[in-house]
Amino acid sequence: MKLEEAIQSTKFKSETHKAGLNILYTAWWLKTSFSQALKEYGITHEQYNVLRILKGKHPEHICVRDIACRMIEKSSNVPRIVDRLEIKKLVKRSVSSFDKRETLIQLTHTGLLLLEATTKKADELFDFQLCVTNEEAILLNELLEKLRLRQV
Amino acid sequence: MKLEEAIQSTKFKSETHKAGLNILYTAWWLKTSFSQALKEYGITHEQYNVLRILKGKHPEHICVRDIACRMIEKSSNVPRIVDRLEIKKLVKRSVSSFDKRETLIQLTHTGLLLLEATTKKADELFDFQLCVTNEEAILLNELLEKLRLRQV
DNA sequence: CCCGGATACATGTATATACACCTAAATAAT
DNA sequence: ATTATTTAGGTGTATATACATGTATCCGGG
Repeated sequence: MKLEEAIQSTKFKSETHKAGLNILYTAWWLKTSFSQALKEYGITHEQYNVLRILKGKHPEHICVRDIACRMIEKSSNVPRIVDRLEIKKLVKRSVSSFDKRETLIQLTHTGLLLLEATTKKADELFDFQLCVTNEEAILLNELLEKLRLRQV
Repeated sequence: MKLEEAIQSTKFKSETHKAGLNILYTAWWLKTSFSQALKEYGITHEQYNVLRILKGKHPEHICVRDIACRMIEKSSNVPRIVDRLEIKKLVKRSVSSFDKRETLIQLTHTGLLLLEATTKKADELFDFQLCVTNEEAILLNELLEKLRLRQV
């Protein structure tokens, strides 16, 4: 669907302005179908993001701060996402012996199994849902990274 | 900042997969600085989105359902966003005489003034923040719309 | 060693998101 | 006309986001 139909608006201040809205809308669209796909596994996309980060280090631990700086949405409140994963027994918390302020998080066996199933599902969704060729994806990545040049 | 630095990850399943994450990250980045810019006016970006939609019809009214379908993030809970705008006296609610189920929303004078100031600020932010040329923006819009072809 | 500041995480509050459910009103079916 | 269904919007709950504050720990300067 064209952006114009999606948000029922036809006039944009500029193509750049439209691109900003288009990115916001596309992200919402992608997150929505992603969350939908994860629903049958009982986790949210933020919880999935945390599990993926833990997998990258598994079977080692990783502290809350390091999870936070690897999240796609940085301002997510990692301690509380970990709370919910812990309740579901997908991760374990422990206190670091090097630095007692640090809480170390580790995937459980259950967490690892769930992650394998959800990763398969998530990858399929991305492959199916995103209708661009490899060349177009490369171009899109370049454009997005140029667009983000101005760090504030 | 490159995506690899932003989420401290170097391996992606494919360029398309990376593009998906890049879109999600870029949207977060944009929303964050946008919300930051709106803070001094005391409104959130969702509230701003609703005010913009109302402006499009001003001085006419518009019902909650029509606001919802024009929102960038469709699943936003419009009645509650309107609640908060009403408390700040930026909008007025009234019951439709055609269909008593409908609640009509209208910008107040205060709302219109606030919107003018915030729109100026928001437009400046977009112009400053998004580092792409007009041609690149056109290309980006085409790529995003192709990417979203698969409606689910 | 002690103290002041910094750091890591937890927690509290307001708002937003996602989704289920409820009520009132409109509309369709009988 | 009466009933059933649909529609509009409000409300409740769980989770997430954004940000301020609290608490324990670490670390550097004296």
